Amino acid sequence: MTTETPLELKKTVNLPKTNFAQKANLAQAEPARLKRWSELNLYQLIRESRRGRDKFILHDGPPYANADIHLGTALNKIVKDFVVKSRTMLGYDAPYVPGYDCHGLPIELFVDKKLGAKKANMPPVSVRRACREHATEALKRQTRDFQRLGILGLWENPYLTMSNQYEAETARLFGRFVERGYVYKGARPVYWCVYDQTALAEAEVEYREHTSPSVYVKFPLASDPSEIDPALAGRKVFFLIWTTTPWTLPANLAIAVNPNFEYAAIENGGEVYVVAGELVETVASKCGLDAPQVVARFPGAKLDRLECRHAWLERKSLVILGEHVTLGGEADAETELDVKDARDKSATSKAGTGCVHTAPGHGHDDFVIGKQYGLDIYCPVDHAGRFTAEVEHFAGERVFEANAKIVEFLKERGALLFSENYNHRYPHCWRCKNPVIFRATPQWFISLDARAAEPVVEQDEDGRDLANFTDNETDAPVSLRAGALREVEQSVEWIPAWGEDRMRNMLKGRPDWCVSRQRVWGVPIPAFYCAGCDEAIADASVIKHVADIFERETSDAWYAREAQDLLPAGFACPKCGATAFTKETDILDVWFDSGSSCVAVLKHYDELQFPADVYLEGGDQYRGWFNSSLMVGLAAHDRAPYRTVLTHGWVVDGQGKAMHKSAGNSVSPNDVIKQSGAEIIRLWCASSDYHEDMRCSDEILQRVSDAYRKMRNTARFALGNLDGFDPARDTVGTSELLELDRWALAELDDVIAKVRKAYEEYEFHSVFHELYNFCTVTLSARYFDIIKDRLYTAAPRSHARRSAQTALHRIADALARLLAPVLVFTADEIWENLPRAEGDAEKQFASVHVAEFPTPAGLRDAELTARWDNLFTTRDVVLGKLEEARVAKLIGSSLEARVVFSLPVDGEMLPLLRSYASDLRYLFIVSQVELRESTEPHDKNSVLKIERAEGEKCERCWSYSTRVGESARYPTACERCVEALGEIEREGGAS
RNA sequence: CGCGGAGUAGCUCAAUGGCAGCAGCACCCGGCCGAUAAUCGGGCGACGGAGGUUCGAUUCCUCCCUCCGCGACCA
Repeated sequence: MTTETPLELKKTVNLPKTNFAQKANLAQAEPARLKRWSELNLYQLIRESRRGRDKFILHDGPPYANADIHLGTALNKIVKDFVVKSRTMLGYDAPYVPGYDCHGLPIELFVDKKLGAKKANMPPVSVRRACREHATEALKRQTRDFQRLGILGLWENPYLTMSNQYEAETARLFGRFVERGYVYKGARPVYWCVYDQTALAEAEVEYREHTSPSVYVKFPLASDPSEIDPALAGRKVFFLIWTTTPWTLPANLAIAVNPNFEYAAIENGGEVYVVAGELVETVASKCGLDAPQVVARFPGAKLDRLECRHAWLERKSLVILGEHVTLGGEADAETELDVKDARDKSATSKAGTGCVHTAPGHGHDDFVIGKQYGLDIYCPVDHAGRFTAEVEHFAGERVFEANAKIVEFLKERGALLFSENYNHRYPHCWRCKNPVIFRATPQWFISLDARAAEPVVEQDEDGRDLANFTDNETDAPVSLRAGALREVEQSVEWIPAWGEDRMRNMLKGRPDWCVSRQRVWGVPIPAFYCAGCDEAIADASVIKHVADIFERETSDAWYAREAQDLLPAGFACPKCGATAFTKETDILDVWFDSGSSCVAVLKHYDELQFPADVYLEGGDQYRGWFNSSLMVGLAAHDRAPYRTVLTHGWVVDGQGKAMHKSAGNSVSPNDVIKQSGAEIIRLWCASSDYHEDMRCSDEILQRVSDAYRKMRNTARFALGNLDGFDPARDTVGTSELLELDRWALAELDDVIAKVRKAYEEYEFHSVFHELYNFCTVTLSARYFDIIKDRLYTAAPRSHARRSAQTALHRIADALARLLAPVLVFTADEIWENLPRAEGDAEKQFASVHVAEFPTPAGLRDAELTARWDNLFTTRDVVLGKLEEARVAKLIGSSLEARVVFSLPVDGEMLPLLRSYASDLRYLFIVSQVELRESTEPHDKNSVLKIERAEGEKCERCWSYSTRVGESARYPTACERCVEALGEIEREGGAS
């Protein structure tokens, strides 16, 4: 039907139209969408849609429920969300149960501060209640923030390490370690305040200036000196040690030397002293040796297990090897006490001898090496800082006051070579400000080298026969260390791969796990002491009984109930038969808590399973959660609790420096959310390679926002041009598509394949760059720019336009899905604005997050791609020439141009261009293209010329044509538009 | 100091034993004014430093420098 009057040309142009706003307004739009999701119960909707699919379990490492979230926490959770969402869209059933780490020192300290002096008079139950409240409040705030970031999960039922069920399981797992014979009671040095008479955490220690006596002490060699060097045969040889804590000398059990250093024996006044070769001069001048003569040199390694006599006691002091021994001197390992000082490495004068006084009961390094050499963890100092009765000459003395007396004593005995006052930074109690000591106290340990009792014979979920979890040679059960190494090397995949080295190194060197803490906010160690014989009782069946009580009442029961109310009825001491007991007062290391999650969570939530597919945390967790979880997994099920361990880097500032609130270089996620939206943080997480440190700064966030805008507008263009497109009615069959549209869909196939692969391999930055590049280069700058003319000016229902729309629809649909794990809000918004056919199966998906990733449509065509690559290269050349013409003021818009090629007849280009002759003007976005045969020798400058287009500018499509004016009805339109207008008139108007 | 990691343009990423990318963004210049607080084009620009292996290294090796994490009853 032809309309009466000619159409108004402007109104016949199909301009984009969509509800998908150009301005995202994320700060407002995101909360609104979150509300919709929550009304939809989106997380459950996804769960239901995946019922029966293969499971994929990412087990959440619990963040500490103390402070508000920072950018690092946000990164951690967002990357996890990438994993869960992408796995879901790959078709898996991927539940996400978030958790919180609720026990531990920071909360207790926070509560301490809040309670102040009141705390001293409060029963532990009350303190614990305050801690519980604090944790609850903090985790609520964190939950709110995590949800705001668009992270979907079981937020209404997260796991809490302080829940009754969890605490009970933690206790049971401790029982499991006991049952398998890994648990023992031993001693270990901790910071100890002799005034407050309490153990201190490192966090409760502050370093202040302090003056200590610095002493050089002789330890006579008891072994045959000729074992070291023949030159020493028959001489009086001494090892010379240095310390700033003379009071630890009575506890000396060894002298450590570095196996890699060279040592020297120097003679002075008839005596021979062994010191590090490099320190000969220093020591000689310090101690005022007149004529020191080096009589022998030998490697430290040669001194291993020689025996000295204690400087004054009738006791051996073993010479041992330790890499911790330094030449720096200041701290040396005489005790761990002033190790901070050593790290400062400022201009402190050198002190020390390279022979390190070692008292395993009074120093951390000393303890570690002492364990290695099987030394006693000897600590003849009581809780008030007094020497015990067994210490000759000084029994009952307070150690700090004893210092001077010991120096005097050493001098009298001739064991002292030199002494002076020494200023250094020394740890002090933060509460009473007095200097603290390192003191061995009774602790509970989990042995890494004890062989497990009761090897478990069962099959795990992977069908691995766990009876094999033994030493292959001897068929004996292996130790935790050996088992851990085996899992690390053989059954866990580490991403990045160096994680394996790191874990292995860590496991090889680590000492037994001290799991006891002298605190109240945690899971109590369910052990008892016999009132009759003082026997420590850690018994698996008793622990089970206690755990059941925890299950009902939380572990507060430990403090609320008396020992007999916690023990099974009629329990008697297995050793002496007594029936009265006291309770252990220590609690478990919080790492034991969180490590327990692989059982307490994976086995207790129906939707989860042990082992998890993936653990994903920051690199700090190799020593932390990865490690403690591995121990628990081994104790409970003889295998690692994870199949794959992913690590992310640390968040650093724009210069690559660590972020600190105090340095003022930190970026607060909540600020970014307020300003730009959570989506920008998410996109930032995807824009960088999270395996390494992630830089974040205002500039970087600005770049990310720019990228967001670009992708958003790309999607918006597609959606805008799909106005009136009904996929069911209007989709053009693949074989009917215009070649350019087919090319675009082939490119899309390529992107889909690459992005899917990147998601599968957890390479989220590749996802981002792939999609971003696709949006900017392939779509925005090329495809969209070219088809714009067709979309706008072809008749709305024309095949040419439908062909483009078919491609656009697929592209927008794929973009929404592929972006969904990253841009959770925007992808959903695209999804919402995508035209859907009635009865379209996808329509049931209330959100893109229920959908799956697209799969390539099989349109990749190497020949077609090669041809178009060629055409696009030509296009780039033309574009360059057009710019030249523009600079020369020949043209403004490219439509004012006519492109003239002069190409050799025998070349490849001419036939190619000829076969696309009618498409070239659209490809180059010019009005006319002329192809001439050139007989001249190849001349670069004459191949391509830009001229002014011929004819008049068409009012409708803005192209130039000599045929404008031919139509009486539309005198300002070109022939192409006249045809389109006729079509429009026949169809009766727009779309 | 030990263990582990990283260092490609202002920013975020690539690739490669042979002149580092169709890089994108930023920046500069210009076009368009029918993706318009959008979009298109052009320009600009880099292998931390020093050795070594090699015909040739950004890529392999060694050392150095810088930065990050762990080495804490903090996470």
